[in-house]
Amino acid sequence: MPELPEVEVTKRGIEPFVTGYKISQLILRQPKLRWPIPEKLLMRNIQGNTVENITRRGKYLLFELSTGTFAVHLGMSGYLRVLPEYTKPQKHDHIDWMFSSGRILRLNDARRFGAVLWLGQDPLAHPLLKDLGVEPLTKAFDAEYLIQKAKGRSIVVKNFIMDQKIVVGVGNIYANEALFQTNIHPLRLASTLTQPEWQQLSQNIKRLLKKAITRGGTTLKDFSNVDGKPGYFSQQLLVYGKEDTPCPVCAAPIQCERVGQRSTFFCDHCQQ
DNA sequence: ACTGGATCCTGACTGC
DNA sequence: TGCAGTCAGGATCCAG
Repeated sequence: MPELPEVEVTKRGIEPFVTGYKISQLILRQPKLRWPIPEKLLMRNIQGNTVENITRRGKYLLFELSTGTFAVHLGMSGYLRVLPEYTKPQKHDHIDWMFSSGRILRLNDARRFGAVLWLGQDPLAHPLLKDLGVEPLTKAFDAEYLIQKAKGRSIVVKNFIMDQKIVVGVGNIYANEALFQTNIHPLRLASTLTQPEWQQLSQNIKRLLKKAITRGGTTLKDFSNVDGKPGYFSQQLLVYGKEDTPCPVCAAPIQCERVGQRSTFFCDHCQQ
């Protein structure tokens, strides 16, 4: 589920209930996520300590304590909610961070592709974070950077912009949408894009991500919704999931192909 | 060093 | 209604 906007919206949604509050207890029901949760390490370093800050790096949420930082990655199906004390856990509610305020931060992840990691004192030096690419919403993400990174490579542009070592946070949906908006065919080799094309593509990615964050921001209250998942986004998608429907620009049917084992939607008339 | 394919897991959906 | 098959918004690991 979560690409960068959903992670950012989660961060903003839980922040008021988490930052400045002490974690009194950690409850672990399912230690087997993508990697086994380091239970003892987490217990020792988390319990009794206050969350000083929450930040985001790519799709990782970083919780800073005086003892170090732990990270949560939501994988494909994970989500966090803030719930009242004594709320009964439901299926796939794997971890509770109990706060001395009485609230619970709870992780649910049906597919268990998510992760909870202890990163210690230097979180960005962790093997899983140290090689991450630029943040798409910063100035560093521009045409010149992309040209440099694509030089000499034979990867198709869609896989290139989904590579977290190039740029973080762009998942399958936003990759499809951004390429459509830029009239670039997903199977083009990244090394063949021109400076103006990279310029437009990077700008469109920024715009899409920002818009999705803004939209998600209107449903923040849902992070303390006991019944279901957070509402995230009511996003309007132009091509993702629209196989055989008319292209919103030229009315040709939208195509779907597997690219890098991911469904890839495009208009082969508009996108060259 | 790069690239593509297999892989972890459960749930939702489709078609018979 | 049941059952098998397919697919899912991530990203690492491994072989070539």
